[in-house]
Amino acid sequence: QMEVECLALKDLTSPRKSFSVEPEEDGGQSDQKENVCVERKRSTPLKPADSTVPAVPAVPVLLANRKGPAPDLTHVTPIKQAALAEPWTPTANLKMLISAASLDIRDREMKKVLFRPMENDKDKPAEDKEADDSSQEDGEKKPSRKQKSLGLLCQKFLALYPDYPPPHSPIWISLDEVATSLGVERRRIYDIVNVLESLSIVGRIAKNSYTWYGRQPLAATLEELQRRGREQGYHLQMELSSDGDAGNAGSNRKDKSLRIMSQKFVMLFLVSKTQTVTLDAAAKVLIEESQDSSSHSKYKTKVRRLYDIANVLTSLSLIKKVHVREEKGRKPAFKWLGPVDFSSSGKNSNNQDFRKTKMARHASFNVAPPSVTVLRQVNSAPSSPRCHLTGGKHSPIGPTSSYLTQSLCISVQMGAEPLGQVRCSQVSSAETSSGLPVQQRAAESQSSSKEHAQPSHYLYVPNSAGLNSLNFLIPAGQPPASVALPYVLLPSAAISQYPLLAGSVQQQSSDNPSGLGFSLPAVVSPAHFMLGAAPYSVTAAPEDSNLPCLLSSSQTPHTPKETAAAFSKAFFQTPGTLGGVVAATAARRRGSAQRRLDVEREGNLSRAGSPSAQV
DNA sequence: AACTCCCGCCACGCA
DNA sequence: TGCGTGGCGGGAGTT
Repeated sequence: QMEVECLALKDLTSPRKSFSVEPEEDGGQSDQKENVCVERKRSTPLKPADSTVPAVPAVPVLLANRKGPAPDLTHVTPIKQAALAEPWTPTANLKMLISAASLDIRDREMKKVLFRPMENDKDKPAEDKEADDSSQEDGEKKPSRKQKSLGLLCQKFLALYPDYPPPHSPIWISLDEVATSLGVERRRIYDIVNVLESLSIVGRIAKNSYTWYGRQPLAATLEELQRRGREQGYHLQMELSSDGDAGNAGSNRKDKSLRIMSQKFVMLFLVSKTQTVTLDAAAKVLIEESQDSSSHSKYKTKVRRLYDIANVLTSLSLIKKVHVREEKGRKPAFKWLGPVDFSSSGKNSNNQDFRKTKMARHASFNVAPPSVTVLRQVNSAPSSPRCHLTGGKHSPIGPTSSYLTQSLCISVQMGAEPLGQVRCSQVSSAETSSGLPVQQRAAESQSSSKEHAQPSHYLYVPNSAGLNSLNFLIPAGQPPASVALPYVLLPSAAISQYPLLAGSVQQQSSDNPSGLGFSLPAVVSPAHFMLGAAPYSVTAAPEDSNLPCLLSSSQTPHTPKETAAAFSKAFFQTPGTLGGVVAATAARRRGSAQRRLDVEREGNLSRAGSPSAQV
């Protein structure tokens, strides 16, 4: 956050505008407070628990002692001791992994995950304290408006999918399921999806069906918006927001306005010299639309919408709230944090650049990343009504899907050589007992499926449900080690659809020159479950060691940091989403019949730019 | 009081 | 008709 703040200030030194921008107040002291909040949030179910909800494991406290010193296996006290037969096992590994990461980084990750920059401000230690305590048990207090904010919801949404999914294996999204897993009504999801669609982060396929593209198309989309913004003269009417629109904007359907608005809003940033847009100005410009008339009442509405959009953009770390100071006081405004200069290389090359930059971060990895392949679903708990987690085709989706106990068998391979297998199982506390059997069977089926291993890379485990904990267990000295990942909560929906989702390592910080790094604050960049980034190989376990050793890096000592960070980030977010998850399942089940994907029509989903389509 | 913006009613349009 | 969408604005929570 600090970085962002600085960035904002720095960038503003150049503009010759008469106003100044000041970041939302929330100095450094927020640090302390944030931590407090983190704890609170993590332990407070977002949604009031529903009696119909099968017991879902409480959010793990793996980070509980994240303030503590470095790697100390003794601290490794998994919350889910339950099914942990082996005393030295699972959590220990994870702990190690996590410990490997610098503490501060971890903290940051947490913050990023849970807070939006504009979210916290003046803090009141006292009250916070209070709230903190209460949350402990009576987690059913009042969600508090903030906790239900679109921004937070959006973060959770984003956490469900990887920023950079494998280019050619689109991720299918069911709004229905998303709504269910996030425990909100559909209506809210529309809001989010609409703006995401306006940026081509997702694309509509059919009713209830969307495709997740992630951030790949973002650069191109933004560039396009910038172009359009310029040719529409937005850069001119920008500051002196008042003048009517250039008449462009083929305002056709009155609907889709949120999408259109979102794009226009973004355009304003992209053509703005200061990259700062006041709420007021944006509203004015956006009102033009068709024909302004009852401009006043419209203004209010526009502003409301603008806030909605701003919230998701903030979640994407594309903008940040600030204030511009003017003679008459300060006005709320937003500052663009995303990329602005697309001039560099040719058109699409932007993505490439971005990718390259990303890759560069891992330059230290001298080895090609091993690939992890989900071989098959192994089993489901007895109590599970159904479990789909198969070799990959679209399994039935709908109201029946829920978070179930399931197990995955993953093969880890380096290049063509299999390094080992990983068993990944999800267990709800209530079903803990069945955990072992599941794993047992999982282990049995391993061998036969090795050859199926595909070259896919990472196993992506959406953690929307709040991965309770991830435990690695690699019996020391076991060559193609076997790793157990008990208790990983896997949203069946996501898995059933995309068993082999790729996840990239986390992008990080502001060192990204391209500006496409989106670091940020709120970036909840998803649950990237990177099993063994480059140097990590399951085989790394010292053959004589007796300690649970896992994914230790044998060549690049410092790398663990990054990966670990990714891990922590990936696994410790979206705490409160558990509450309603399963429960909500039944919520909206009507008309499941028509929920079939009619992917046919709507053939006009022309990827990037689809939303706006014609000028 | 000014900001924010959640909530959900209900219109729209397609199947 | 039913249902997925999503415009819209009342009014409540925050600052």
